[in-house]
Amino acid sequence: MISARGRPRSREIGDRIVAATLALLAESGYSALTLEGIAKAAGVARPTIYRRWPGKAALVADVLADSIPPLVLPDTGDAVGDLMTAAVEFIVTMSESPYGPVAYGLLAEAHHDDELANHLQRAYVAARVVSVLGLIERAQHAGRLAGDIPPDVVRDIVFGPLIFRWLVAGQPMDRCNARRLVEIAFRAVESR
Amino acid sequence: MISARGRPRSREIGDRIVAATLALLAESGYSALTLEGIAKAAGVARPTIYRRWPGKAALVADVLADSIPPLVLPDTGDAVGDLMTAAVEFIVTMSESPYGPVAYGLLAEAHHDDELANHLQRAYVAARVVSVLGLIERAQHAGRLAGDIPPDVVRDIVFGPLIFRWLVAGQPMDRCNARRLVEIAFRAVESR
Amino acid sequence: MISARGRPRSREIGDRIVAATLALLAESGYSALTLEGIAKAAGVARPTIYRRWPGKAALVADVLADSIPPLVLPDTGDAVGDLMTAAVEFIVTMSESPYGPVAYGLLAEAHHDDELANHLQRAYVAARVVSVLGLIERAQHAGRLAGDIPPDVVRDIVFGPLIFRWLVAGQPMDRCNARRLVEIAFRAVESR
Amino acid sequence: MISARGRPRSREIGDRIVAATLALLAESGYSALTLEGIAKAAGVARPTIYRRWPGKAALVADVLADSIPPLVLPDTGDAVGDLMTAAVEFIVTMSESPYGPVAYGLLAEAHHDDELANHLQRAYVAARVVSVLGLIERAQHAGRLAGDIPPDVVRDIVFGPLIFRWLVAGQPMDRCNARRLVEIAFRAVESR
DNA sequence: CGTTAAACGAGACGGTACGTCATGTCTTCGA
DNA sequence: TCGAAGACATGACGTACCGTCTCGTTTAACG
Repeated sequence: MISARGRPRSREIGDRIVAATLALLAESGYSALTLEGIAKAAGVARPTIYRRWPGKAALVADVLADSIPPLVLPDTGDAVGDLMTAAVEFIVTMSESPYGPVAYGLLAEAHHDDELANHLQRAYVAARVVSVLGLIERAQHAGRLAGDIPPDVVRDIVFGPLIFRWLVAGQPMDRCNARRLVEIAFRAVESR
Repeated sequence: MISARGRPRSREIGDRIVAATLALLAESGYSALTLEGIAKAAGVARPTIYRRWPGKAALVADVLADSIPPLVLPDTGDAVGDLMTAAVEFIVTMSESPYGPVAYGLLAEAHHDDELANHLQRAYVAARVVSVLGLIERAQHAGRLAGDIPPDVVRDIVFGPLIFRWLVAGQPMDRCNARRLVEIAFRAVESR
Repeated sequence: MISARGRPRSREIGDRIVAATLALLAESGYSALTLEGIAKAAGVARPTIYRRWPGKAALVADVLADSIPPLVLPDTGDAVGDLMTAAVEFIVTMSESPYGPVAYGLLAEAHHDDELANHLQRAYVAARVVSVLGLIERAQHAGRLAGDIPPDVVRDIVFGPLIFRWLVAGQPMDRCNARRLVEIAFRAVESR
Repeated sequence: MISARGRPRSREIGDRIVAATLALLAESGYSALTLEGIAKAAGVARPTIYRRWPGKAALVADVLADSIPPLVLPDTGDAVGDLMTAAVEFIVTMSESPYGPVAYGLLAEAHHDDELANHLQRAYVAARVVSVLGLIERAQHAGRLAGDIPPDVVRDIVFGPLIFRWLVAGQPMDRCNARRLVEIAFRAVESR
């Protein structure tokens, strides 16, 4: 077993780094983010950050995973209602959070950076995707969703328009708009 | 009339810059892109680039606008079929092109950079969005799409899932997968 | 004979270049001087300057030669008095002119730049040195200066301390201080 | 006492910068000198130089102060002889060194650049001037020099002609010529 | 309770790129 | 042909971060 010799890492310092990263990220976005700036804002030496993360992308990936709230998956028994609520809450949270665009910027970068892609996949995407697929399957078993559509396609149909409207079309997503969009999207996957 | 005084800019040099930018972009993505590198690859001096574009973001925005093919909008008389074809061709082109992720990375950055946002809006988004809305309206008038759904919502329903599946879920979009997804999405907006 | 074909050079433009050079030289010195700045200040295009002078050093050498007043050599019959007056007037003029230090900076540079050295020698130094040597010889013939000291040594003895005090020691040279210094220096070369 | 925090500066690197500066200075003079070139020659990154000196002028001022030998002030008991020797050795050293003209170029520039003036004054001039004034005073007390001439004037009388002959008149100063010139200059300040 | 090994701050260092400026040459147009 | 205007390759400027590396100091856990 590995005995933890020497001075252990201070949890508080890690927290300060994360907090500073979030603050700067919200202020000016990913590409303007600097480890130098984070270090200064956190009152920490630069090598201390490198001791914990291999670089900017990994740091941000972790920070986002910690800070962007996971999908809230209610469980009222009404699987379809739960799914709609989850989708609406998801996009509202995203669009209110300063970190949403950052996450999507990273996803785009990830297409050119395998290491980053893995990091994101592991720390961020996985947790959110798996859980929603479970919910979708429950809704299908309850007979409320067309059973011949694979769960991941349902996911795309439900979440895709929301993301698109917010990220690409640049329209604000309040709870009301989001719900209307979700309701229309749902028509595609309802059993009939 | 304004007489063009002084030595005129060489068109060929501009072309070389654009070509080099595209090549490097495809190779290693936006964040690894360097004006220094572009200049070297184009056999051009760095100040020559700055004379034409104010910076990396603006250059890339222009280059993408020039290089990513605009929406192909067929006109066979079958407005719904045309819309589906346009959507499928769009996502296939995107996912085959090395520049797709770059464009979406920029869209995300634009949320923190108003200047970039304007550039992109003007040079890239506008042309693509307006034309597809016209097509959607024609389909609605033809009675094939539900008339009570605003055209921009139709756009989100049709394009959103494609983008999501490709960019977020990271799944390859061949013509066949794309068509299936579009067909399902269309159920949400068909008149019934 | 050379027939002057094409549009003749404008004398006025040359004058404007010289004037602008002098002004900028006085303001900020030689090393901060730019052809770009001169062109702008003179309302002239840069290539127009290059058509007349090969570069900054040559331009400045010419300008100084034109602008720093030549040695004033009075001729009252009293050769020794004339020499003293000439020396005093010389250093006072130098130290009051903004161009004095520039000239000495160039002299120093000339030790590493033969072309500049020739330019300066021809345009600036020669005229001043030769005339004073003549004056010294007259004083020697009049029996007022020791005859066994070569004229150029007399020149060094008389002018050297003035230059040194002003340039190296950085002391202001008003007419009164200068005269005192000259009088003492003269003791070295007077006949006794 | 101030504890030296952080990684200490490497003495060896500083030495390499100074050496490279000297070499390039001797080769091509001050105005052709480039921090870029120094960095390359020293095998050092450019920012490393800026960490130690604010710019080219300051670097060169320091380098000269370190490298141009200070006045050698012999002390044989014969104050006048010592002064003459010091003057001769000084100008011979200067005229043999490649850095002499550089120093005088800087002195001229300093008239337009207060910061440089201070640097030079502090690092270069001060040490040399003060010591020679002491020697002059001793010679005056020994009754060998006219007591009614301020020491700084004696300095100007003795050193001025040497500098002038070498820098302005451009004549080589071997030990023999220098001594002859000094002997004549001394006549001006000897007690009689 | 002292050892000891790692964490930590500070900051130097070789790099790389930035965005700007000036150079000297060139092309184009109008006078 | 001159002159203005300005493009262009070149190359240096001074600055900002990068990721790595010494340092001296602090802090626990272990022996």
